[in-house]
Amino acid sequence: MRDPVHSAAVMDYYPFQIHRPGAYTLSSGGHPSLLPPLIPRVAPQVERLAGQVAADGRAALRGLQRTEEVLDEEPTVTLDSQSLWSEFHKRGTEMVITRSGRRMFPPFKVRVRGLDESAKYILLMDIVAVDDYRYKFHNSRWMVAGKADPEMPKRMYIHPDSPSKGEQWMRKPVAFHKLKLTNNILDKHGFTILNSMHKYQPRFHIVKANDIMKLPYSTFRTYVFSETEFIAVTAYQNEKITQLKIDNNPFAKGFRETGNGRREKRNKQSAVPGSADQEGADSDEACENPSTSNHHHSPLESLSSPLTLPPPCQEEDGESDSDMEPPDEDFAETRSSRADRDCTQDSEEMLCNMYAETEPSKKMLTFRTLRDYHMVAADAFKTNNKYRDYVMAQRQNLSTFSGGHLQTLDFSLSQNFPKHLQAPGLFQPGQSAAMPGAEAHLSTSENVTVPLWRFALISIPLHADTSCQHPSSSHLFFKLSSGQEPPSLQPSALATLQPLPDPHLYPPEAKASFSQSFNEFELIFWRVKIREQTFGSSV
Amino acid sequence: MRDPVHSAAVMDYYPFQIHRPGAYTLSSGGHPSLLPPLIPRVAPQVERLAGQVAADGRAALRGLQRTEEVLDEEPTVTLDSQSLWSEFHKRGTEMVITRSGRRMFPPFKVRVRGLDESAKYILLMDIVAVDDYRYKFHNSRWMVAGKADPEMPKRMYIHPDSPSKGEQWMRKPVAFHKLKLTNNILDKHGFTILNSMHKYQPRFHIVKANDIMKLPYSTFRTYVFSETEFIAVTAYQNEKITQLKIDNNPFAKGFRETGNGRREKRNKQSAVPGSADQEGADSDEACENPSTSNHHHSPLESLSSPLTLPPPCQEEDGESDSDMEPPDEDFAETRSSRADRDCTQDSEEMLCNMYAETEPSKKMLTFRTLRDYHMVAADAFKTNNKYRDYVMAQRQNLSTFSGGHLQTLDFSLSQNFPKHLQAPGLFQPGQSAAMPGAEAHLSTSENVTVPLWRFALISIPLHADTSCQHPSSSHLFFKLSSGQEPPSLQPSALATLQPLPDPHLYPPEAKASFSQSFNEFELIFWRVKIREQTFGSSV
DNA sequence: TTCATTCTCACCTATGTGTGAAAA
DNA sequence: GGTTTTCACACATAGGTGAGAATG
Repeated sequence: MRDPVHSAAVMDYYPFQIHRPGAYTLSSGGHPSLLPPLIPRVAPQVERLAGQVAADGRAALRGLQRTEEVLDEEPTVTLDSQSLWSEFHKRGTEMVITRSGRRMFPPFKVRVRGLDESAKYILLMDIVAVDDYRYKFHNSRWMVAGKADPEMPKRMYIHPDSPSKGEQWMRKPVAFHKLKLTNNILDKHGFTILNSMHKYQPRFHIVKANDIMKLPYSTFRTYVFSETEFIAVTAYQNEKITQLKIDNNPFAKGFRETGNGRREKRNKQSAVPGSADQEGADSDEACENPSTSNHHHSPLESLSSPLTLPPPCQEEDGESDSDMEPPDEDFAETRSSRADRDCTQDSEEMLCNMYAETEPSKKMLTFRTLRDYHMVAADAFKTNNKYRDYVMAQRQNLSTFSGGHLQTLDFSLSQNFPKHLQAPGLFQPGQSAAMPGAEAHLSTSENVTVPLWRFALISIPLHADTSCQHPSSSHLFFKLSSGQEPPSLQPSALATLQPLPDPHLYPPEAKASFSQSFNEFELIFWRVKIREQTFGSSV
Repeated sequence: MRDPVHSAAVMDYYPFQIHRPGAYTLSSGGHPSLLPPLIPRVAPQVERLAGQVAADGRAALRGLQRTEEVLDEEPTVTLDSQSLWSEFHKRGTEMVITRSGRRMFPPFKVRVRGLDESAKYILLMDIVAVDDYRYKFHNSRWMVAGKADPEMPKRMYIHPDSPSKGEQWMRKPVAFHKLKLTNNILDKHGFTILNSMHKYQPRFHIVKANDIMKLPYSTFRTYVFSETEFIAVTAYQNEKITQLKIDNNPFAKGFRETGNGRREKRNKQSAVPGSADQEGADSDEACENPSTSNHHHSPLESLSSPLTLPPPCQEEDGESDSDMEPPDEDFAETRSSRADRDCTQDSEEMLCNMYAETEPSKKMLTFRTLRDYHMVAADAFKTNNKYRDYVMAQRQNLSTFSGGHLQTLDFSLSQNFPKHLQAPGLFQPGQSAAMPGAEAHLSTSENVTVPLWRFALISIPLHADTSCQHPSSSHLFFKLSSGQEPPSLQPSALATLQPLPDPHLYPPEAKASFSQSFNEFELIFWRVKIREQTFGSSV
């Protein structure tokens, strides 16, 4: 049995090129590769060793050569408690999401090296959808259960110590335990909103910037540790995951076995209704000492995971995946085998190749600017009913700009902004009457009364960290130029925003228009009706 | 009964002038005044209303006029939970100090107004000795019990949200609950080290600066709320203070009365040995509802406090202060009456006058620079055995510069530095053999072997706030120019300091030399013996 | 039914209180 | 003797766990 190889694959991000074949090649193969579906458009450039001080099996990669020098002073990031993460990953990590917000376990914590000691950095984390599937746990297996539900806008969590000097970041592991997961689309804490039964990938970002306001203009170095991938759940599905959590999370100590035997309650749960299939495989030994199992892993298999490579079957039950296959404790093995068989989609296939030829554990993307970053990250920024609810939830604390001294912003570069951000469909002109409180579904093939609006831009910090009492946990209000439609903002516009004297000046009848997510702020446009105008569309 | 009048007395600080009579006068009197002994050299300049939104009795001051305009954009600071503070103050506030660190109660929390919304500020707090006395609680009274013990260097606690915009500071009260008090001179948490049975005064500072490194060059606006004065104790002395703490601190809820009657334990303690005098005054009603007592306060009396005006008697028991005087629950009353009688020292007398004519609650000092600030604050920076222990305690984490590239600092202005900082007596040339590990008391009238040293300057952040995981909680190491004696540093020298590559290069035989306290750092000089030289002094 | 979600609960960690006996 | 300090302790706050019943 062989440990998975964990080293960093450092890649440059070229937002407007899918492939850059020939320019930079991997020493062991030379194929350009793709990252998973929702982390697309990545071309490999350079690759370096990650855990130079790590003592695990990654030394096997030392012989790899590079055709290109690494970028100057490329920071090195290693995942803390990697072995624990791998334990979970082998079984298919689950993270509970609750209405009130839940921490991740294992905690997402990284060690950073190679920073400029005296330069200031902002460290961030976010969580993005891995694929476009919805999953279900059936017969002790994760299976695809249809197309993904629309994603809520994902918040970029800024580590509360940001900005700090490289020296300080490198002094001790950087923990993100204050990032909380929720399924509450009305959340007002700034938690990360996830869809239950969907697959996600945490990411870590390093930005060399001495001020949070400079984030939009800065280069993002993004690190992905594939063993931190997980499926969000409202209740644990895989009993082995539950056991791992209980055994390792200090807060769950109360559920550990009493005395020498097994805990009563946990055994009881495993005898719960459902299709009590193959409970024999769930022996104490297998669960308690997974590393002593006799399964053999091929190098490729050990590099894959049940979460990394979803099966192509999107039907509820219509796949040949044998229900009789024993519910192996090492889920990753069987899943990756299936992937080898069934992986037909391009990106997944290329991903398999990349995994076979390089190191899957850590991938780094470097974004030249926030704009580039959004080219990749904005996939989660979709227009849907949930999103509308989300926007309206934000409204509870807000009112809207009633007039006064308006200010013009520079939108000259807004065409460079991703389409998702420029005009979420919900708030397109013809649908402006479909605001909450109005009709839920308004066809565009009718006469439409379109109000004319003035717009106020309201900025909500993306992470409201009250435990550290950071003043930025409240809302900021900005005034924005008037216009008929909320314009698309680009990062440079942030610099020209001016705070309003008193947010309470906004009248309650103001309505949220649409929203954009920047690194620091969730920008929400509010509009105040000036007058109405009727357009005859088709009727 | 009349509420104490609490408004802000805003004063300019002129470090080199005791009085500036005539230039600015108080509208209600016109006498220049002094602050308490260890906050000296203050001339009143302007005075303004503090709580413009407050609804208490301070409206009585609205009619006061000023002969001088307030400084442009002078921030206004009001103390949070002021009535609770006053409850304690009337009885003589005590704060427990423990080895592991103890919070203050009531919590020191202020509301700030009048800041520039978009400018960045650093908010700080420190605690300074009020006088040069040591106290004891005898016959239910605080009495002077001799001269004060030497003070440890006081740390300037930087609010962890610093720097933040004025807008953010003004949004909600600024709490300093993470500042902890200790009597452990070896403390390595960065807590404030106090002497038990000594009197202290918390202070609040506003500095307009966008970077902590700019603190040394910035103007300090300092606010003093006299009702936050307290005596540090290792165990509560005044039972009424204990009761107030229990009744108001949520964490002490377990000690509140059970059911309808009085708590058993507390009554038991009040029947403890000692001089169980006049326990009748300790009736349930009087203790539980102090505000309903029938005592009448003269305006002057209610403005004074037992802690503000120490009795002049410095003998253990040799004063005429009648032990038969009833241990009134309203201690402040009797104490201030005594002060009126006995206050003979100039500063105290003038203080009494000032209290009679202006508002005692809030005093503000404005320091033009950190250097000026130290002219006032450095009184706590004394040379003594405790201090030596303290310095050596710091050494546990340190070693010393062994050579290499030395760097010259600019000491051209060091004569402007307060004497306390320039050469603490312990480390004067003739006493250099009296380092820890050598003789404790070395007379200067002997032959002395004086080592020649090289100096390394080591910088220790003053607040190590680990709860927020701020990276600055570790030590920083700087190299310093060599020399025979540790030079006195001035703020501008900080800018030229360069971090050393590895603190562990310092040899263990290095010795702490002396220390300076800046706003951000505790600077500790370490020396490495180069060679020795013997001086014949007088023998 | 089956699956997914929500909620209360006991049981943890972690930390802030004064007590009261013992020690210094 | 008197005074001051220390420590284990019970009891708070605050919040992080999964269990399991109830709900949809």
